[in-house]
Amino acid sequence: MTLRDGARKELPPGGTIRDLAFQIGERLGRATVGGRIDGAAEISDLRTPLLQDCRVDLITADSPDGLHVIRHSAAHIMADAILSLWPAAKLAIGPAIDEGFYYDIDLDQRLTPEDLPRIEAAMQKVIAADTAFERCTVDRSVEIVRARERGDIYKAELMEGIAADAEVTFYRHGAGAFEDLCRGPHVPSTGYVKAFRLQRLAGAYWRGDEKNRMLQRVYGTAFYSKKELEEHLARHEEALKRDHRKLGRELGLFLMDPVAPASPFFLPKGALIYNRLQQHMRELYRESGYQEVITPQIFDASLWHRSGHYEHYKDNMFFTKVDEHECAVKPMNCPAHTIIFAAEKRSYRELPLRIADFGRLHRYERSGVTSGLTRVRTFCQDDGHIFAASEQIQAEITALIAMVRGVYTLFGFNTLKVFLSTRPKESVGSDAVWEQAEQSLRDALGANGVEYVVNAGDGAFYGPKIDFIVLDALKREWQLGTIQLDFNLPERFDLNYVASDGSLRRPVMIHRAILGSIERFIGILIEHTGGNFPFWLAPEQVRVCTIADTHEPWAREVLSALMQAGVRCSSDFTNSKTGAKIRDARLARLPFTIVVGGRECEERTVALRERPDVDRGTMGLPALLALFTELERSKA
RNA sequence: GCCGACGUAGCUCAGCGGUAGAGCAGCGGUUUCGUAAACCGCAGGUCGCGGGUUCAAUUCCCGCCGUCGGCUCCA
Repeated sequence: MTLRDGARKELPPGGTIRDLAFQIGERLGRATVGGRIDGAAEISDLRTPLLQDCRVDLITADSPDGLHVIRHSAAHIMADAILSLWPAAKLAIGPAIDEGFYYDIDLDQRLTPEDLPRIEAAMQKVIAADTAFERCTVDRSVEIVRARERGDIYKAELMEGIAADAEVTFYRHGAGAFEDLCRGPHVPSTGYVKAFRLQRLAGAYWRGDEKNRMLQRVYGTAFYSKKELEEHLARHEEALKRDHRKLGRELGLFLMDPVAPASPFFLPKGALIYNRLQQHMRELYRESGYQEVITPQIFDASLWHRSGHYEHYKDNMFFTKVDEHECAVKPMNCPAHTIIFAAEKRSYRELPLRIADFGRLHRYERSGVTSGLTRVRTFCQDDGHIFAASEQIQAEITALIAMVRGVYTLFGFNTLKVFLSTRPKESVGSDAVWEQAEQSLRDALGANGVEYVVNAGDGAFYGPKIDFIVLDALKREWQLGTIQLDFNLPERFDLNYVASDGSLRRPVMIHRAILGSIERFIGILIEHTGGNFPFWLAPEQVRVCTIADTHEPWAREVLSALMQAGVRCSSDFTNSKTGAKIRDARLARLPFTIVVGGRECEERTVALRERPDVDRGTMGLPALLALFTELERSKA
């Protein structure tokens, strides 16, 4: 066998991964929960015999892969505990997931949050017993019959879905008291699960299909050690504190009202951020050769029939009647832009024609899926469409990738994941057109050295796309920008331009957005920054505070100088104590606070304090204004 | 849409069959103070909306609206 570090080991015939680990060392043997053979995606069980020369990566309990194994085992232990409390429960599936694990069960009795501690206690018993996880190969057809007889329809269905010639395995623990259909692997014994917590209950459809029965899902998480579990729970607490819905209310950025479900009202401070973001994008557009347009809100249904939205996107659209004509509120700007393109005879000299639009979009989202600013029914994208000749695609995509990177870096989103999504089941256009579109995106990504993952079948109905996902300060993933190729709309709207040889050619459309939706981006930014917006975005940049009433005249002079310089500033000349004023400014996430007292009045200076609590000392007005002007300019 | 939980003052929450309470915010005073909460007072609620049970409903039941957690990361 070859190990990860290149070392080679010999094993006696019939030797397993477990034997290999113990051969290397007693401690490693005890910490090992599985192995990866020849770099396979799947982790093999400890009991897997190593029949021929191969490369083995041992998976220890404290590694990311080991965590997955521990969580999977925790799911089995939870299922055992649930069955001991409610023997009538039927088990569906119970996998390990990124943040922990869950088990879907079918039980007539409704579980309540109060049941979670009971289940945890029952799990502790199973863990304390520290019995071995045993793997056994079973006869598929026999077990299907047995499962059917027990009324275990979910397991029966799962086994029926397994290829007839594949090995079917069960895992047992508790000296055979609990067994479950499972591919494994599992930790050697229940005692390996040292730190877990059950978190919440939820409904989940069998196989995620709403036509199926709704099961009860119990979510939990497990870690290698108590310390890691505590850290995870602390991170979760931090995420709750940064929840943009909570901060949005506390900081007076936006509000929601039942009169317009899933539709935010941006308050003055939120609107400031909103407009500042748009302004930034407009600056980039100026540099990148985009022209902004303003297009209608409501269109005759015929437009949507022609664009294909009526057929493919109707369920997400709002309809209305105008003079007995069926009309729809726009869910996207693209069809409007085709109208603009088609309104004139276009020359190849005009291409690539880049059109930007901050139009308001409305999409009907099902009541259960909306959330704060991140999933709303009305929003605005930093939307744009590029009409290009096919030979211009790669250069356009390249420019876009640079633009995307620049924007994300500005906001401190330093980790970028890129996905290429290909043709979905429900789609329009010919195979050849799709193939051509997907290939041009691959070429552009490759030419720019961008690493990406292919999401097969995840494209838009009109074309393949590149999606950009960033990691925020709490390491959570958010999808932001997208670049989508569209060979379909130009066809449907019969768009063309006159080429240099006088012939009529069909342009390609590139749909692109970098922030995605402004609403959603603000929500993400609130959570990313915890409400501490960079100076150039902060709705309130500076607050001037007096220590006593006598300091107000100079404070007013300072305030008016700031205002004239275009700094967004406010004042606190109330009779509160200085400590209270500082506290208020902190809670409001002010980037800077100015304190003016007797000394400053005499010297005609200000005492400057920077968030979170950096003393910037005292300075005169010219230095202060220079500092703010530079921060605003550099967007630092 | 579906499953579950929740909806009480602007916010955070208590009360849960006998008709509503606190803290913060607000307003009015007093205090003039040097970097995370001065003090006193006042005001503020169709207890989400509608129906039912009851002598009596914020409280129990039903419906609706809204919010929150979820609704394949497949044995």
